[in-house]
Amino acid sequence: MLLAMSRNPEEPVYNRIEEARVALGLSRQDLADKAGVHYQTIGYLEREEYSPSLVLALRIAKALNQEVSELFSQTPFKKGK
Amino acid sequence: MLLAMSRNPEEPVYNRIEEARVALGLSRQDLADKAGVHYQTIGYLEREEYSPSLVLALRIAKALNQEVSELFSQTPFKKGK
DNA sequence: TCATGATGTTGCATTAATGCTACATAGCAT
DNA sequence: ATGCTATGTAGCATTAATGCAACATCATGA
Repeated sequence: MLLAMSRNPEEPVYNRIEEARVALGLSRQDLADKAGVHYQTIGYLEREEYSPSLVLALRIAKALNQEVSELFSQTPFKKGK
Repeated sequence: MLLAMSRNPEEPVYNRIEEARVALGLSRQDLADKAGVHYQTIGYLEREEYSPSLVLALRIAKALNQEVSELFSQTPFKKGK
């Protein structure tokens, strides 16, 4: 499995989308609808196969009621918050 | 002049990169070096001709010692902070 | 059993973001 | 006048992010 490749190779972006989404009881399709993207895109992001554009990150953060910095990071998240 | 077009048309992203950069006494080239991008890319972003990837937004925020949400927004910034 | 929903996988097409080069302009020193 | 720095503009090439479709798997529930 490939890591999320930004335009700057070897610089993955980690996220807690799935954790936040599940905590709200949302399916990927639900979140995709709220964020206005294809449901597969949520899957790719949760699997960290690529990192989103800033606009998408902003939309997802809003849909999940989180700050961008709470959801996305260049350094891995510790588990369980 | 075109507004920044994300992959979702008609959804610009506003930013305060220039304001924050100038406040630190940095040239675009300086900021570009710190963020690891081409200096023209900073220019495009400051003119809001396009919106950055999330990774780039994170790197710029770090280079400017600001939160992503302080630098980028889907709604226009009020002037002077 | 059958259906349905949620998720994973693969593949293809489109386009925006970025790198890079070259040139122009304006200001500010010297 | 000459040079240097910062910036704007334009064009071209590459690639990652996204949309979308098809199919598979696995639960769960009727």
